[in-house]
Amino acid sequence: MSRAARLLDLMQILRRHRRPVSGATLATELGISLRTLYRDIATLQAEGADIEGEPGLGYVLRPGFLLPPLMLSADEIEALALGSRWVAERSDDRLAMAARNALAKLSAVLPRDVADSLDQSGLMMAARPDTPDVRIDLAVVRQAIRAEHKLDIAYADQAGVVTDRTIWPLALAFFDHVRVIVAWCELRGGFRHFRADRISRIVATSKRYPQRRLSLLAEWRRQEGIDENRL
Amino acid sequence: MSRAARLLDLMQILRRHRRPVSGATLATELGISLRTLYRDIATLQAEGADIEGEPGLGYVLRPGFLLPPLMLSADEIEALALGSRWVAERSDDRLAMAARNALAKLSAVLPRDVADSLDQSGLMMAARPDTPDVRIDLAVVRQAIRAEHKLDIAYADQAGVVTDRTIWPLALAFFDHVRVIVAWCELRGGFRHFRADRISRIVATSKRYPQRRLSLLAEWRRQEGIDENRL
DNA sequence: ATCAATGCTGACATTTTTTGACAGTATGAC
DNA sequence: GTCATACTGTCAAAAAATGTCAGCATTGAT
Repeated sequence: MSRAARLLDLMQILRRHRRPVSGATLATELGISLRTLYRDIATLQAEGADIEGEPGLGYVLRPGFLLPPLMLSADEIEALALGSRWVAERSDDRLAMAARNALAKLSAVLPRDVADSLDQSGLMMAARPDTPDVRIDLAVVRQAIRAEHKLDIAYADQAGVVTDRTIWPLALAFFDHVRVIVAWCELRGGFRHFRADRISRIVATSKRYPQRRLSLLAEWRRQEGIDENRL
Repeated sequence: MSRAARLLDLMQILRRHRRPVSGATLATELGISLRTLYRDIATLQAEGADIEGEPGLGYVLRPGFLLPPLMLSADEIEALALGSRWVAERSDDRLAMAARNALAKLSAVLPRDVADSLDQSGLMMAARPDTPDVRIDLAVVRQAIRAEHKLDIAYADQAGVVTDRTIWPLALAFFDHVRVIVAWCELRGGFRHFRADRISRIVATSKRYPQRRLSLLAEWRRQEGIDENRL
């Protein structure tokens, strides 16, 4: 059996057992050595499988590696399909691909007839209007937002004056024509909004910023007077 | 990338495409040679994946493969969250509610940390811009599209002249500021586009229109020269 | 009938990965 | 401490994966 096949088997075995299983048991069941089993577990974990191993006990798979079956109403399906179409048309390539992938995954866990209506939904999104060129990779921004990492950017203000800044990115806001990064700016010592099309250079740092994103965002909302109750 | 990871990727790519995809395309996307792709396909088929290859066409994955898709990635979660926010801000109340409900259902089947990032995603949608008032209930239109039912409407054209028409609604298209119903118009005997804000009265009938929506839509696309390959 | 696009197979040298064996360390329960 | 277990490092042998090349087969279009 090829290793790839064995890894799938291992997943199945782990899904079967609710109690911890010892590595030795798994190794025997798969017909491999204990050392190889440890390597297989490590590989699955690297793929994102939530396998927990405790010395003296064994392994358990915490749910969440595979997507469970799901049921959605017709309206809900259409809402997701339409939203994803917006993302596919109006955001950057990478997020567009993610939207397609998400729908494909969902459609695989929905009952057949419901899944079909994902494709066939009668809600269409107009093609993207002209938007200023964004020269930076927004995936870097999204990643930094998730990780609460600082970013170094070169930003041209309205007058065209370029400054180098270190910012703490809090959110990425989508308007009809522009995308704006909401951030704390170290240079100015305050919240600032940066249009993505005016950023000429961006460098991800691995430095975490010293406060929690959600509380900074709440503070920003307070200052801007923005209603909390967004979806 | 390890082979095991690549095989999962391949499954996902196949899930994403509903039309046949050529082996060459898949190989390029995965960064491997065509020969290796054929081997990968063979491996997946040996595992039980229902992949069909037709000479001259390409590959399609028939649904129902036992291996459910992997959990949604961070990007996919953000894409869904952002898309749903768009729907919540920019569509009508009922669809907005459906978007929220869909996210809630998803949230319920996702592991805790992933579910949290649905809410806390740093992607925000700007509030709805000024749009002409839509006086009709778009839920009626969506329902008619799904059921392939005729609608009776009172429509004011650009000059303000109101006509009563019976239409076969095919799709509802979302532009930045207006929503347009794509339909076959019985009065004119052709495809017409109706801005939702110019419809003053709408009545759902329970009469089914005499052709299939998807084939009418394909014909409309052909006439309008619209690319088939929208999400 | 021909052609182009595509699926599919075999062979083989090369490269990469996988594997088991052995020797350790670490951790938590008792 | 002892035990059961998880984990890691190293290394050489074995196995698998890979790309290239050379071909055949099937389908649909012209």
